[in-house]
Amino acid sequence: MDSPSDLFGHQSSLISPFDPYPNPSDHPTPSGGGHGAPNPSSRPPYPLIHHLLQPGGVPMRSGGQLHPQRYNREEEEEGEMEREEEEEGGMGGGLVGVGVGGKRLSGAALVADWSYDMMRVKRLRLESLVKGDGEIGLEEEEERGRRSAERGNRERGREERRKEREELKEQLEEARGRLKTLQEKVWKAFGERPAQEERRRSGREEDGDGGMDEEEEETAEGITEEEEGGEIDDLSLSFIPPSPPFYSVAKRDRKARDHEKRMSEEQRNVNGGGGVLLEGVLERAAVWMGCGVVRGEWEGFGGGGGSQKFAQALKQELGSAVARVIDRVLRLYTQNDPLPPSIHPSILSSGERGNEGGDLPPHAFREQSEALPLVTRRPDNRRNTLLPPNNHANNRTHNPLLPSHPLPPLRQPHPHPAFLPPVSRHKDSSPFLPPSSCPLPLPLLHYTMQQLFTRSLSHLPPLHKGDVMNSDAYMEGNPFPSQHTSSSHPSFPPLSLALMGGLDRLDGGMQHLHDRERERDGGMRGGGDGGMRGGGDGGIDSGMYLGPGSISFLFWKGERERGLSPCHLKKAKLMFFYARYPSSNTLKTYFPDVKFNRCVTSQLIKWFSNFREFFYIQMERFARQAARDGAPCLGRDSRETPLRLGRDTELYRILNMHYNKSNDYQVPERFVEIAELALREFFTAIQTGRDSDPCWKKSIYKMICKLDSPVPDSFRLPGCPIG
DNA sequence: GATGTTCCTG
DNA sequence: CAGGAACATC
Repeated sequence: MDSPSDLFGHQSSLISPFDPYPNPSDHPTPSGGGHGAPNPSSRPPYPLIHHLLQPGGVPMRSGGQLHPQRYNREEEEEGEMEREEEEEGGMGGGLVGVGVGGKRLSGAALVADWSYDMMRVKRLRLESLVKGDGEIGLEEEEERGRRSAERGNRERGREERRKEREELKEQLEEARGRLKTLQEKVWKAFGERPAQEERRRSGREEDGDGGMDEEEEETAEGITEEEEGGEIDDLSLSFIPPSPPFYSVAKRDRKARDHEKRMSEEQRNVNGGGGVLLEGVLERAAVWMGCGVVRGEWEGFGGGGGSQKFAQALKQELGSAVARVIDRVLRLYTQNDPLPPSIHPSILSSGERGNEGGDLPPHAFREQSEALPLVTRRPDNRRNTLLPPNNHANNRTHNPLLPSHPLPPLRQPHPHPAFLPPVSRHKDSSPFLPPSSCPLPLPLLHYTMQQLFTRSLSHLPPLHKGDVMNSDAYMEGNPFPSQHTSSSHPSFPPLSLALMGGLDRLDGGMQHLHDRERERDGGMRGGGDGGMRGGGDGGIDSGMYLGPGSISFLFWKGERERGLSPCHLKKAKLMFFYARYPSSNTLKTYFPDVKFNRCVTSQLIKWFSNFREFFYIQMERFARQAARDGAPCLGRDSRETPLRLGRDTELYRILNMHYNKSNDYQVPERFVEIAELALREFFTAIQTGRDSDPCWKKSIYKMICKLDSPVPDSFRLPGCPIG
C-alpha cells in the first residue's frame, strides 16, 4: 500500500500545470530515450469522479494550477518532462487554465484537486479493505482446518489490524492536513479568510440551542460515537464545516434529501453567482471528506458497506455540482460571449479570465484573444481573423498601409509607431512585440489557444482526427473523420497562372548559391551542427503544421515537440523581408524555440520556398503588366522613376499583405529596394525578350539570392508575432 | 542518399 | 500553403 507520504507526495505532480498538450496515447515519442514514457498504470485512474469531470464525455483532467509561479518560460521548459509524465491521456488542461500571474486559483481546479485528494483517501481505504478482507478469509480457512491455531491467528489478525488502524490514522492525519491546506487555498481563492469562516461558525454556535443545529448535533454525535470506540479521538475535523456523518440509513436518506434541496439552491446559485456554488460544493466535499471518509474508513474496516455509500455520495455531490459548473463555464465560453456579470469570475480559471491580478497590462488578454483564430474579436478590433483579410484595402482610395494610417487598436497603447523597424524598437525583446506587450511567455499564448480550443471542441464534433485523438469518447464514436484543411487557405491572388505556364524549368537548383550563405551561417552561431541532421530525431510528422486556420492535434503535437506554429509562420514571413534564401543554419539561429529535426527544417525551408514563389510570381506579374501597360500599376512616379515600388502601390500592398498581413511590422526599406530590383530585372528581361530563354529567371533568382540582408538579431529571440 | 530548389497542383 | 515530382548538388 502506498504510504501516505507517497500518496500525497504525488500531489504536486498530480496538480499538473494545465496540460497544454493532449497526450494522445501516451506513446513515447519515436525518439524514445529522453522523455520518460508516461506510464498510465503509475497513476491512479480516479475511477469514481474521473468521468464526472468530463461534461462532454471528453476526458478533461483538471489540472489545478497551484503553482502559478511555474509559468515562466524556464520553468516550463524544465518541467516539460515532468509534465509529460504527469499527463494522463486526457485532454489535459482542457478545463482550467494556468494561473498566469493570477492571484486566484481556478475554482474548478480546486474542486477537482480536492476531489482528487478525496479519491486518494478513498482509494487508500479501499486498499486497506481489500487487504483486511484477505486476512479475514485466511482466518476462516484456518478456522476450518486448524482450530488449534484459531486463537493465535485471531490475535495475530487483530494485531495486524491494529497496526493497520494506526497506519490509517496516520494517513488520515495526512489527509486532514492536506485538506486543511486545500481548504485554505479555497478560502484564499474565494476571498474568504479561514478566520472569517471561524467567526461565522463560532457565531453560529452561540446562536439558538447551544449553537448546534441538527446537523451539528449529528456531527458531534457521530464523532462522539467514534471517540467512544477510541478510533478517531484526535480527528477533530475542526476545519470542516459541520455536517453529519452518515451513521444511519434513515439519517442518510434525510440528509440526501437535504442535499438535493441544497443542490437545487446551488443550481440557482450557479445562475446567479458561481462562487457561492463552488464554495458550497467545496464545503460539502469537505463534509463528505470529514464524515464519509472518516466514518467509512472505520465502517469499511469492519466489513461494512461504507465505501459504497461514500462513493455514491461523493459521486452525487461532485458529479452533479462540478460537472454542472464545468458545463456552464464551457457553455459560456463556447458562446464566445463575454461572461455575463452574473458569473463570478472565480469560477473561471485565471487562464480564462486573462490576468486578474493586474500583473499584465490591460491589453494582455486582448493579445491572448488575438491568438484565437476561432474567437470573434471584439468590435473595436478591426482585424477580425474571421473576415477576409484587408478587404478594405481594395476599396479605399488611400493606402491603408501608409504610416499615417491609424494604428489598429491592438497597437495603439504603444508609444512606438507600429511600423518602425524592429531593431530600433527593441533591444531586448522580440522585434514583434512592443516592449510592454508581451506579458506572457509566448508559448503561453499557444497554450491558451490550445486550452481554449480544447474546451471549445469538447462540445463539437471533431473537425480533425487530431482534435480528439486522445479522447476516448471521440475515439469510439468518430473514427477519424479526417479532413485536411491545409488547402482551404488560398493565398494567391487572382493571378493568371498562365503566365507561368510557358516557363521552363531552371536547369539548375540554387543550392550552390548557398555555399557562401552557409559559410556565413557557420560563424553566426558557434558550433553549427553541420547540417540538418543535428537535431533530427524523427519525432514529428511532416504534417505537423496545418496552417494558421487549422488547429489540430498535429499542431498540438508540434507544440509539444516545440515544432512550428502559426506564429512561427508569421515570423518566417517577416524574416523573408531580410532573407529570401535562408539556410537551415540561419533558420536554426532565428527559431531558437523550435526543436529542429529534418521535418521541421524541411517545413521551414518549404515555407521560404513558397514565399519566394509568391514573391517571384508577383514580380513577374507586375513586370509584365508594366511592360504591357506602361506600369501605371506601380504608382504615379513610375514614369519619372521607372518601376519604383512606392509604399502606396498595389504591388507593395500585395507583398505586405502576404508577408505582413496584420501589419505587425514595417516593411524594411531594404526589402522594398530588392523588390524594385527584382521588378526591374523581370521588366528588363521581358522588355528585351530574354524571357524566351528557358533559363531567363535563373539569373534573377541568383541576383536575389545574393541580396539577402542580415536578419536583425532581435529575430533570434524565441517567440513569434502575436496574434 | 540527403538536401535544397523550382514547378505544379489542389 | 502543403504535397509531390523533377532536378541539381554534394
